[in-house]
Amino acid sequence: MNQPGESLRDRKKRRTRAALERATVRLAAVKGYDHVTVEEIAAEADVSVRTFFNYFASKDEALIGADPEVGPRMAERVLAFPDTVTPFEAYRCSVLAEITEELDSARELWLLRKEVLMQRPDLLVRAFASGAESEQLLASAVARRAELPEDHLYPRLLVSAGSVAFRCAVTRWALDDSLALGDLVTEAFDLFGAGLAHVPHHREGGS
Amino acid sequence: MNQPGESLRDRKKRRTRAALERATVRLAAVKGYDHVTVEEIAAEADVSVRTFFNYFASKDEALIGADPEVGPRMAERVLAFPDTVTPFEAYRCSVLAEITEELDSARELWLLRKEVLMQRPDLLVRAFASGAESEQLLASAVARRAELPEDHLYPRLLVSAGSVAFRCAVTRWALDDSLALGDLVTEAFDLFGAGLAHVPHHREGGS
DNA sequence: GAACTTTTTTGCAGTCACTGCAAGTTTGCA
DNA sequence: TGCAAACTTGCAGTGACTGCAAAAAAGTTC
Repeated sequence: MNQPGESLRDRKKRRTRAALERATVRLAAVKGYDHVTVEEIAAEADVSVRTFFNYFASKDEALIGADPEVGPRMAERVLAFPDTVTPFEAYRCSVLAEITEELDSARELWLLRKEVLMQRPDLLVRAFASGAESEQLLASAVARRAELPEDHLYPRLLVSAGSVAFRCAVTRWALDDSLALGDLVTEAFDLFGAGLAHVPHHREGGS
Repeated sequence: MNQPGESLRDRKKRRTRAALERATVRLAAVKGYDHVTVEEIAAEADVSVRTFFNYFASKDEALIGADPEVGPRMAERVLAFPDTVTPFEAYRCSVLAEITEELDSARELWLLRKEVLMQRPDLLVRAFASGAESEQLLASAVARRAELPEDHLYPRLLVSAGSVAFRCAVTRWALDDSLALGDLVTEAFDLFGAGLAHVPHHREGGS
């Protein structure tokens, strides 16, 4: 009775995880991140505190909704592009795909998250720190595509640049969400792609 | 009796801070970061636990030796370069100056830190998160130099890229310290400067 | 050097994140 | 129905971190 890919158990776990994530973000947006206790979060999601920690290693992780599947999924995506695509493009597309997918499936959640991150930008950085092994995984994938040794700087730099692009885009998006997050990320990637050595033109009125 | 720039008090504070930093790094290198308690650190530095927290907001900060003066100092440096220097170069030089200065004055400490960060790369990321206001300050300085509005992506991206360059350089340095840290940072900046769109050549034997 | 102000240190009590362990409960499967 | 594996929970404990108010320096003034 386990064909449809999702057992009762799996569905329940998914729901619990989502409930915890949602509760964390909602409460943090309303009361301020550090005025929210894990106890409250667990209560809102209708589970015990201990269960909260079965799902997330920390409050930070819950806020950002750290998903262990993201890393592997993106690595797979990066490697799936045909060889004619540069590592840079492959990676950029993977990031964008992930973001738009995420945003499509949980836009309201991200709007709340935005509120929180507006008040505490450091949380975004901290949250990305936990994804260290994911970064390692992605860097390996990029290295393979770029035909560079594992320990070369380029893959790490590119992957980290992706994080930065995302982070900065979110920060800017938080100040003014008339721009689409995806566009901001794209713009950031463009700057990284073209090189930071020269200052970009400042288009009045545009971004 | 307060002319020579440093009163007894100032000297003592400096020494205490250094002792705490040193104790944190040393113990972490020996016993592993999370097997070290603040109590032990304080004991080794011969102060109370409460005093530890008067100097550092967290254990993380003590490990990295977060210095509140670095941000302002670098911002000043960035602005001090003549107008003929590009923002990119100004920033790159400021970062390098800071690093070599730091390394010259406390090389052994950094060698110990390396040990710790080798085992827990995420700590470096986390530590940089606390420097969020510093990043803001630096971004403003860069924006001014680049004649871009405060909220443009470029300054934030450049400053964050600097953090990344440093982080990745340290990570790589930790694996093989036959290369000078400064050279690795320079290499990273070069890649960012030239643009990540194209894959760099892989020089056999070289870096 | 005594009296006074300002800074720094300290102890203490308390909150909260997070962990391991040993039940208890639920779900999957035969 | 009955067993095994997966999930949840409570509990006890550790340790980071904070606010507060008193003790101890250090700097200043006469």
